[in-house]
Amino acid sequence: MLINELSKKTGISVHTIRFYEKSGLIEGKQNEAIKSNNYFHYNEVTVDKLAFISDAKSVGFTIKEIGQIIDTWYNKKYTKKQKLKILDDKLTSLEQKMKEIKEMKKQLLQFKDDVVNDRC
Amino acid sequence: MLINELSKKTGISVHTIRFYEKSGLIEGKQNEAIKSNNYFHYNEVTVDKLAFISDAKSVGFTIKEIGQIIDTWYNKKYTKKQKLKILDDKLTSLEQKMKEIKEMKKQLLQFKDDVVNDRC
DNA sequence: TACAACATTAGAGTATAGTCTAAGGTTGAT
DNA sequence: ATCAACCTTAGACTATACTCTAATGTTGTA
Repeated sequence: MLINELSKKTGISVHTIRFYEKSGLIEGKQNEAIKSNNYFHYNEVTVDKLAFISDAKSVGFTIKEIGQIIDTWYNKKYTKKQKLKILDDKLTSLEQKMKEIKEMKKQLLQFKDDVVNDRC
Repeated sequence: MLINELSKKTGISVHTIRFYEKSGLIEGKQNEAIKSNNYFHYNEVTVDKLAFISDAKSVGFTIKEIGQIIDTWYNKKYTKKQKLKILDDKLTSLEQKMKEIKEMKKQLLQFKDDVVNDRC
């Protein structure tokens, strides 16, 4: 599919998809047989990657980190050991985030309690 | 205390503290009695606020959101009802973040499993 | 009194993550 | 052939959150 269709399918703007492509997160490929244009074609793998990118962004991973995770999956440049290390690091950081969120939740509930009981 | 001491106490750089002050998150006050300088003085409330800011940043709240929460606590500009609304909104967004993190954790564990079993 | 170590403001510079515009070329339906 | 709706690249612009520099003034100790 071309970029417009990819955009509609994923809900991510054409501009942002291009930005992700420049950032190395995804890649389309040009059809060598067609010489009249240089349109890029994207496949279902790209759709999956973009869905993952959206999810990963919402938990606070940076483009760089997301690129690393995607490479863990789709790229041959890492050894098995390196891949597991990257994934374990990310899992650890998720645990950390979770802890912080729970702490913040406690604090906000305390704030609420203070508001309800006119202590502020 | 002056800004340097505040910085040492909180581990936040003087520059960043000034940035937070310009952003309206904290405020020092000048001593009217001393006319020879215009140094700003900070109290323990500011120390608490800065600790909160650090925590809130690490769960992904923006400066704007953090300002809102701080105002809920220290500012008279909101009614009780408005304060509770703000806090409930933030609590809801924390629940959302929590859900997303759990989902991402599942995905990364799946990735790991795929790596371990040579499926990628 | 010299001077290091503080303080101030204004504004410039950086990194991240988009978001948009311009200028041009291609495709497909009428 | 025309025209809307696509496609491309290059680069400018924006928002957020810092981070740093410059210029200048103050404080406190030797």
